[in-house]
Order: sequence, then structure tokens, then C-alpha cells
Amino acid sequence: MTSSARPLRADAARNRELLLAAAEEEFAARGIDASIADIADRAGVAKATVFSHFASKEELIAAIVGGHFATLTAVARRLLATADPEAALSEFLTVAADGIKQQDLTFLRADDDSRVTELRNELHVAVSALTDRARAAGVIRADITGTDVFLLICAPVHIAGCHPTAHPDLWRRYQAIIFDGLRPSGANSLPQPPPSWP
Amino acid sequence: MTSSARPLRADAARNRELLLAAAEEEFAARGIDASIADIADRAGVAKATVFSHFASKEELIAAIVGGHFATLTAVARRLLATADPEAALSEFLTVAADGIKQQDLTFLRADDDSRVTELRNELHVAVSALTDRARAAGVIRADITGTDVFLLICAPVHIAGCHPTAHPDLWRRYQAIIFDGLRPSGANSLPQPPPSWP
Amino acid sequence: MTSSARPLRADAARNRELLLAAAEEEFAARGIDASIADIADRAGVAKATVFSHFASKEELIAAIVGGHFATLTAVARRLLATADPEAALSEFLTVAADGIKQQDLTFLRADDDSRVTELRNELHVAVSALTDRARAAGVIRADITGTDVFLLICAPVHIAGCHPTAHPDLWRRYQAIIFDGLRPSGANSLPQPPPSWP
Amino acid sequence: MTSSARPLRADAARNRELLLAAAEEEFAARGIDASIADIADRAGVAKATVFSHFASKEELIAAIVGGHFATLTAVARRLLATADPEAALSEFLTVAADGIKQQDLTFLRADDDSRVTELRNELHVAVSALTDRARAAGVIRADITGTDVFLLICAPVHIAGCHPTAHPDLWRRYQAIIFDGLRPSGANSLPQPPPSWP
DNA sequence: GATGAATGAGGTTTCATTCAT
DNA sequence: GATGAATGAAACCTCATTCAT
Repeated sequence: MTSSARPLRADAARNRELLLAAAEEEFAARGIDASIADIADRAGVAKATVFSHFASKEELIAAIVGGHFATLTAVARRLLATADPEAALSEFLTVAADGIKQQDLTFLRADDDSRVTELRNELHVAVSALTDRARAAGVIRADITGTDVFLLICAPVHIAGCHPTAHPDLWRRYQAIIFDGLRPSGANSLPQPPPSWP
Repeated sequence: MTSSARPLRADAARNRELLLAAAEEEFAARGIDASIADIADRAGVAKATVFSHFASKEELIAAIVGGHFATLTAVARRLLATADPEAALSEFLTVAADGIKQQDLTFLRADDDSRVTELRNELHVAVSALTDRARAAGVIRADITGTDVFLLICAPVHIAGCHPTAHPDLWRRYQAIIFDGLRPSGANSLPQPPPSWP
Repeated sequence: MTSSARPLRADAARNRELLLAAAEEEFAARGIDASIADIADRAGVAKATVFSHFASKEELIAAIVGGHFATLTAVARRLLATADPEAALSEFLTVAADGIKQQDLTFLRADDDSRVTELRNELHVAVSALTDRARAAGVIRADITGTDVFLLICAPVHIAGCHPTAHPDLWRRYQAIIFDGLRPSGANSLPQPPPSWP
Repeated sequence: MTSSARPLRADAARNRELLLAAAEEEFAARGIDASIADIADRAGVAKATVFSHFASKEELIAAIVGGHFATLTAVARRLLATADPEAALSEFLTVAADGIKQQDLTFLRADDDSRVTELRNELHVAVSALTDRARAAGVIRADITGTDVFLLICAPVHIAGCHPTAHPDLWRRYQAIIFDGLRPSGANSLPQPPPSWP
């Protein structure tokens, strides 16, 4: 999952995974203000160890977000090889939302650099492919682009998150509504052109 | 717009508005971690002045969020008196999104108490009325509730906010898509029951 | 009670007394860190009014302490005119402790200037007279001075205050013990000469 | 003297002692309102270092007070093993007052929790033992309890502290007076029963 | 590579005091 | 004379980050 470069000693690699997992949980629980101290505690390592793996908090966040992007890209690519374009797109959105849960990928956006942007672009490409195929099959409207779908990934989770005491699966309801909105039947023309991708 | 109780001296009232405006801008720019110092600077007053108007940061946030709720409630009530149920609902969502812009009402939710919760509940009632009328008129699906619409208010802005360099009006595109998803034509059954309101 | 100088309008005089009373209660309850705001609240006036009566917190404290000194001086002088030297000294210490209760005159000491020092010196003189008379009558040891007695005034209340959950009259116990220590019978010579008074 | 648990690295232990010493001096000089910043300065460390040793100002105070209690308990226990009951009690009070100097153990009392209370209770037990032995030997009155002596510990220092410009050893004078008050000879009955210990 | 300790920068909040009404 | 509002200084505390072991 770490993808590139250096070998990393066995225990170090394990600590890295422990930290990523702990950080993800802590961010999910406390939001972006979760402290490095709490993350280190949860992972069972010392605070300084966090910095021997990630040069800064930003870099740790980038690793998490980048990981999500990479995972989703893999999912999208796998689904691209399946037969049913509608099922593929639908399942992608479901898997994505399910994986993200309370976590908002919006955390970081483009305010960082290189690596995450690259991974995000790869996901964008893969999602666009899924979208193009669905559009070609008449599953979704002609005026919906891959970028639209990309931006919509987090929406269902976010919407459900606005409810003070939501059922954990409430997001599925809004995903279905949005998906219906993407369908060709009964579609009205859109007031704003599709966004370009930088 | 501040609605309640005491008269407030002229200059104090002015400072209060300056502060609310500055806080809103600062929160929009830096998120919920915007510092009181920066807010005070932007409003051109001393840090301590902020606390003479709002006893704590939480209370300042509550004032902003509560203000939004109150404004939206007023809008919803006004539109309830207009003739066209579809136009009313549509315009409500538009005005709401436009007013909120980059700001996420999710900020505070129910983790606080009394006043904001009350104002939110009033908005919920007003939105439900708008929704009921639209449903009765066949404008939206039979299985969509006022709570659904309430939760969807912020979605378009949030979705557009996921784009790194979005056009300021991009949210209108996603609002149209979601609204289409709420329409009766081509609606598929929803996987999750509508959420109750606490 | 305000003793000297200017006439003071009727309502202003009333506010001054209200403030002194409120301050005394608040200091008794919260210690020297009681805030001007709380004192003003308790007196039912605005914070700024406090400063129109007392130029600073120090001055307010000085007024209270000075008031206690003046009261005690009056008491001592009155008792000096009574017949029984032992009863006089004993009652003085009792009245003093009772009036002070949880309040520590030590609050301020000599770190301030003029007026309070003057009042304290007057009290010192009166207490010395009471003490001299008691010593002459053989009620207390030959080696006990007025300054000794002056310093001992607050001791009983302070000692009882060291108990976490003391009976409100516990100080009487320690006053009796100390008074016994001052008596001629069974007195041992003291390791330290009596302190001079500045 | 720190007694408990973890090993602590060499330099950290040194800093902890520096901090405790600096805090004690600063509290003695400025009272309980001494600032953490000043304490840190005096110890030659950064402000944040104080908090890495003591989680809060309260905890720092607790460490100091607890330390005094522990020290005094050790002293009392040692003296309990000596031959002369009078000398033992007398020396205990002397050592206690000397160690405390201008410092008032009253600072914190029972308004905190667990550890300090426990240490205070241990001291109370030890003092009671010393007292019982002295009473049994006829050195002090029959109606004086260990709790009385416990409460009297700080009195001499406090009394001397009421003098604006006292000789540093003035407290010895008042300790002698109080000790005389505790003696059987010439004792009058006490107006208030001995306090119980919570 | 991992850690305990130290730290500088900054956050929210309190408070005595001043000023304009 | 009284007040509501404004303020500067300072307090306690947190946290990402660096350093020596």
C-alpha cells in the first residue's frame, strides 16, 4: 500500500501501518484537529515516532488521503472490467462511501502538493472511465461528466452527517436519491456547465 | 436580524454586526479553527471586545449559525405564502445555498444546547411545510420528507467545494441534479427509510 | 464610618456602603481574587461605579481593611474604659475574631501606604493600652507586649481555617488555648525578643 | 523525596526538582497567584516544560504541598522513635515551621483530591501519635488532640507573618507561647470541643 | 529506529481599568 | 454620579515539532 521507494525494516513497516490506522480512527472521531499525541497513544508508540514516519502532520494526512485515493482507484479499475456499466458505477459509489464513512476527503484538497494531487488525478481518470461507460450505456444523463461523479463521491456521507442522530446507513438513502438525479429519465437541463478538471 | 431582547447602545450594536460579519468571513476562510484574534483584527476591535459580546467562541459560533437558521426560517415562511409549490421549494434551496456559500452549518450541530437547537427545529418545521406542500402538489416524490430536504440544504455547496478551483456558481449545477433526484418521474425505491427528527 | 472629608450625595453614600458590604462578602467567599465584576453584581451596580468610589481594587481593599481597623480601635477604646482588665482583653480578642471570621486582615499588610497604616497604628496603640493594663493587673505574662497581642488577633480564625470542615465556632477553642499561653502561670521564657513596631 | 513510581531520565529529574524549588520560592514570594511563567523563568526552563511535568497549576501545587506533608510525616515518625515525648513534639513543631517558612499549607486544603488528601491524612496519623504520647506523659493537657496539634502547625509562621518587618525567627516566639498554652499547668477548660477529622 | 523530554508559537479566556454617553 | 462598552496585559494551557539519548 505504501507503494514506492525504500525497503523499511520489518518493525518500522508495522509501526507505519499502526500509525495510519490509528490516525484514521482518531481523525474520524475528532475531526482534523485530532492531536498527534492522541494518535501516537492510540497506536501505542511515542509521539516522536510519528515524526520519524511522517515529517509533519500534513504529510500524515496526505498519506491517509492518498491511501484512500489509491484504494478507490483500484476499486474503480476493477469495476471497469465488469460487465454491467450501471452496476459498476453504483457499486463504486457505494464502496467509496462505505470506505470513507464519517471521514471527509475534503480535509486536504489541493492545498498540498505533488503526490496526493497525482493520486487524486489517477482516481479522477478512473472515475471518468466508469462514468463515460455508464453514459454511453444510457445509464446516466448525457450532460454528466466524470468530474461531476468525482465531486459527488462524498456527498451522501456528508448529507447524512448533517443529521444529529443518524442511522449509520442513512447515507445509502441519499446516494440513491442522487443516483436518480443522474439518470436520463426526467432530466432537466442544468444551469451551470460541467466543471473542468485542473 | 438579531431578533431578541435588550436595546444595545448604538456603537455596541455596530460592533456586534462587525464582529459577526468578520467571524463569518474568517470561519469561511480558515474553517472552524479561525482564531478569535484574527476575527477581532478583521473587525477592527480588540480581542477582549469579542468576549464582551460573546461569552465564548462557542457562543459566537452559535450566534452565527443561529442567525443563519433564523434567516432561512424567515425565507421559508415567506415562500410558503407564494403560489407555486415547486418554485417555492426550489427558490428556498437556492436562497439557502447562496446565503451559506462556503459556510458549513454542520459546524456546530446538536453538540451545543438550547437556543440553536430551537432555531434549527423551527427551520425544520418551516422546511417540512414547504416540502409537504410540494409533495402534495406532485412536485417531489411521495417518499421524500421535510427532514430529507433539511439535510440536503448544504449539499450543493459542499459538493462544489470539493472541486479545487470551482466556478463560484458551480453549486447550482448540483442543486439541479439533486432536485431532479427528488422528482417523482423515474424515481426508484429508496434503500433506507426516512430519518426521524429528534 | 467613612470618617473624613467630602459630603457625598445621599444615593452615592448608599452605593458606597452597598459596595463595601458586597466586597467584604465576596472577598470572604472567594478570597482576594474575587473579581470587581462579581462585587459590582452583588452590590447591584455597574462595574464602572466601583471605580467612581474607589480608584483601584487596592483602594477598595484598603477601605475594607481600614474599616476593620477603625472598628476594632473603637472596640478597644471602649473596653479600655471597663473595669476588668482580663475581661476587657479577652472580649476584645473575641469581638475581633468574630468580626473578621473567614477574613484575613493579612490581605494587605504594610505593602500599601498612608491611610491604612495610620489606622493600623491607631489600633496598635489601643491594643497596646489594653495589653499594658492586663499585664499590670497580672492577667498576662510580663514578657508579652501589645505588639504580640496585635499579631495574635487573627491567629484563632486562621488556625480553625486549616480544618477542612470546621465548626464555625472552632476558633474559640484556639483562642482559649492561646490566651492560656499568654497567662503568667506556668510560663516558660521565650526564645525570641518581642518584635518592635515600625 | 518524590517517592513513587517511574524512573525518570536524569535530566528530567533534575528539571523537576528545579521546578519544584522555583515554584516554592515563587509561591512564597507572590502567594498562590504566582504565575507559571515566572516559575518557569526562575527555573530556567520554558513555560511548556512546566506542563510536561505537572499537568496543571493545581497539580504543581499539589506536588509541593504533598511533598511537605510527606516530609513532615517522615519527621514525625522519626521523632516518635526518640525517648523524650516533650522534646519530640516540640522539635516536630519547630522543624515543621522551619521547613514551611513563609509558605502556607492552607493553600490547597481539601478542595482537591486523592493523593494530597491521603498524604495529609498520613501526617495527621503521625502527628496524632506524637500528640498521644506527649499527652500520656503529661507534657500536654488531657483535652488536646492530635487534630488540634495538626491545625496548629502553621500558626506560628502565620502569626509572625502578620508583622510588617519581622525578624526571620520571630515565629519561634509564638511557637513557645502556643506550646505553653498546650501545657497542663494553668489550663482552663476549653469553650469548644475538639474537632473531628473527616 | 524509537523514545522521553523540551520548547516556541499560539489559543481562549479573565480582569482591572478607562472612556464616552 | 452612573453606566455600558472597550481594551491591554496577562493568565493558563495545547500542540506540532525538535533534540539528545
